[in-house]
Order: sequence, then C-alpha cells, then structure tokens
Amino acid sequence: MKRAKKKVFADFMSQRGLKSTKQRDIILDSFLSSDRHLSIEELYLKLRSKHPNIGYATVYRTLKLFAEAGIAREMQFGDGQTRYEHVSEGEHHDHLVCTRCGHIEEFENETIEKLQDEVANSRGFLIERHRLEIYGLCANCRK
Amino acid sequence: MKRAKKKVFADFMSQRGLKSTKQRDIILDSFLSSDRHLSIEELYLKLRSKHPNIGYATVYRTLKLFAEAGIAREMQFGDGQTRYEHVSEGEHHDHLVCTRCGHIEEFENETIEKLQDEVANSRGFLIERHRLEIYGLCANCRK
DNA sequence: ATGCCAATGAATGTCACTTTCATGATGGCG
DNA sequence: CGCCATCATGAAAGTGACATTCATTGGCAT
Ligand SMILES: [Mn+2]
Ligand SMILES: [Mn+2]
Ligand SMILES: [Zn+2]
Ligand SMILES: [Zn+2]
Repeated sequence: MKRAKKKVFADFMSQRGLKSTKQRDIILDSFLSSDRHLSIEELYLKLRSKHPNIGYATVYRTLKLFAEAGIAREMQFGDGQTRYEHVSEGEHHDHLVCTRCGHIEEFENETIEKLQDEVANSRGFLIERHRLEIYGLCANCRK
Repeated sequence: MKRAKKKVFADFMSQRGLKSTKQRDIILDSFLSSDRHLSIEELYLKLRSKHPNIGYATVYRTLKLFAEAGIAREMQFGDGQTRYEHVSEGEHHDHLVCTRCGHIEEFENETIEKLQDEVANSRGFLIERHRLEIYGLCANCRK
C-alpha cells in the first residue's frame, strides 16, 4: 500500500520529467507514515525536528504534487487549514468530524452515494465530485 | 418572509442592545432582495453604486450579525470566498454547485438525512450539523 | 566530469478577511 | 428638546495561510 503509492508517485514524476530529491523522498515517507488528515503546517513541523533543512515551501509544493499524482486529496474542514489525506485510485469516503477534539473518522455509504446520483440526475447535473461531512461530537468527547 | 426575517433581526438587535442604523437597514434590504449565495465582496459591490458611503467593513460586520441572528448562514464552496445564504428557523438544505458557471442549486433529501443519522449513530457520533455539496456541471453548462 | 534544467528555501507577495481607531450617529434620560 | 454614554462606521492597518519569486543548489543524461 505504501509501496504502491510510492510507485504511483514515482511514475507520475518520471512521466512529467520531474526529479527525485532527498526532500521529496522524506516528505513522501513522512506523509505515508501518518494516517491523519494533515495540514501543510503540521507535516512541516513534524519533519522539522529530524530535517531542519526542509523548508515550508517545499512541503507545500510537494503536497500539491501528491494531489496531482492522485495519492493525496486536499480537504477543507472549516478550521482555516487545508488538509491532505491519503487516497487510492478509485477509493472514496466521506467524513465525520469532531468539533471538540478535531478527530476525523471516515465512512462509506453506498446508499447515500446512489441517492446523490438521483438528486443530481433529477436536476440535470453531471456529478464530478461531492463532499459530505458530518460535524458533531465523537464517541470519546460525548462521555 | 422578508418581513419575518426583518423582525427576527430587529428583535435580536434590541435584545443585544445594538442600534438601528441606515447602513444596517440598507444592507439587510439588499441581502434579503437577493436570492443568491452572496459573498461579502459581491454584496459590497452591489451596494456600492447606490450607496457609495457604505464601507466594506460594515458589510462584513453586518453579515456576521445576520448569521448570529440566525437569518443567514456562512458557507464555503471552495472558491476562496465565504458566502452568506438566507436561512429560516428549522429549515435545512444542501447544495449542487456548478464548477463551470458557479450556479448553486438547493435540494432536500430526507432519506439522505436519515442515513446520515444512522452512520453517526453507528459510530457513536452526536451530530451537530452537516454539509453535503455535489459539484459538477449544471444542466445549462452541459449543453 | 559537464552542463542544462529542475528543485530548494528564504524572502516576499497575495488575498480575503479581521481589527483598530478617530470620527460620527443613536437613543435613553432629564 | 438637548446631553452624552455607547455604539457604529469606514479608512487604514494587521493577520494568517497560502502562493510565488529568485538566487543558489543539485539531479542526471550525455
Ligand atoms: Mn479521509
Ligand atoms: Mn443554499
Ligand atoms: Zn472528539
Ligand atoms: Zn453551470
């Protein structure tokens, strides 16, 4: 899975004539090792301790590349930061977001997806993508 | 409906000890006369021709007040601008957003809402709110 | 090893808010 | 009414998260 995404990214890079660099390798490793929905700043700070020589701009640009390569997706959860999450080819999920602790949980619901198609069809819309986020208190924060 | 929201706002203002001003009256009128999902900038520019004496900051603050009073809702559709839409007590709807022309259409689907409740329950989440946006091409832009 | 071109990162720019502050209005009270 | 404590206004300045610039560095094909 981690290996597979590294290959997808490597292929994307060579196809675009872009170069492999130490920074990109490190950032990709760090990104894939985290299962959270990371902001640029968070990933930058995470790297900073072990790799003080990697700049914010490089993290920013590399995450953009991940998104272009199809191994990451930009998300907005309304906290003012863009977050990048892992995605795989053909995979899709939506989110439950805790408004207290920031915990993000993922879910898939085929029936909801179908109903969305119906809504779009009835209005003549051609769906490109959608976002469904449920905000509230996670099980832990309800206690 | 327009009258009702004006009353809601007037009550909110007096309850908070805030004052009635020409600017606020004009902005409220203009906001309620528009059925679109307006950004601050858009409403500001719309007003500018007839009321060049109303500043951006006043439009900004007044829209915030509308949201606090419960007659408007802040929305993000990913175009980099916060949009304010009309809301009424107890009303809810989701959106279809055209990625070409920016057209925004509203819909309600009780079944989707129920399924969301089920998803949240199964994870122990207590729902506060949700957002469902379907992005794609509107009927007009598909032609 | 050489040279072209991409990559890096410190610095700077951008943009959409958001706040400040000097000045102007509102409205309760006598 | 007329006062005046408060609130409101808007030009200007500040903020924060991205986005870009540019001098320098570093891949990598030859
Ligand atoms: Mn996710
Ligand atoms: Mn709407
Ligand atoms: Zn939580
Ligand atoms: Zn359209």
